[in-house]
Amino acid sequence: MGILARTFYNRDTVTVARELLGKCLVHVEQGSRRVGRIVEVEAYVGPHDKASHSSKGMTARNAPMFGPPGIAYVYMIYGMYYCMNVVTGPEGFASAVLLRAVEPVEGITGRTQGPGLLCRAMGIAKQMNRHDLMSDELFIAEDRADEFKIVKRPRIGVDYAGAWAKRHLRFYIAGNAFVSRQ
DNA sequence: CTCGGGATGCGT
DNA sequence: CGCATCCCGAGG
Repeated sequence: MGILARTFYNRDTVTVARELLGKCLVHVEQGSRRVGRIVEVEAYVGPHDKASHSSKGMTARNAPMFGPPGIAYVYMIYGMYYCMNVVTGPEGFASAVLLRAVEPVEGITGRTQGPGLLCRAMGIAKQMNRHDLMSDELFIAEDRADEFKIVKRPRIGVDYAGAWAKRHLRFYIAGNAFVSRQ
């Protein structure tokens, strides 16, 4: 499998988000491998994005977003779920792509639609925060290069973000059964 | 230190 | 719509 290089992530966040669709998220742990094909993402495009955790500057929680491209930003939400992002753009420019849903490919039990369920099913929790996606424990790789249409919609759960809540920064594979809230 | 709320998901 | 459940970030 071809692991995506850091140069892949060191680009415009929307471009990275769209190109992550159809790629495979891989988590290897104690010899077992879990693979999911990414079917739904959201772009959090920078500190000017009012829906982004980085919009109020660097804090203990969002510090990974300010780090180099190609690392994971994993945080706990509502006391019971984790959400995984991949950090994009140049180091210091706090932007990321939230992984919202994958289609099970290998070693996955449980549901994978929605960022919280995705992390649960893939075994991704706090231990993966700041983890480098150039590693062989957690990475994203090329899959088959099939054709699909990309749907653009407003992001989920960011109504507090004013005009930014209306921007079409959620992307998913049209018609895919594992997309959340379709 | 307290306190309010959240890039969720599930049941009613 | 309510709620589980907890960490974070703001404010005193």
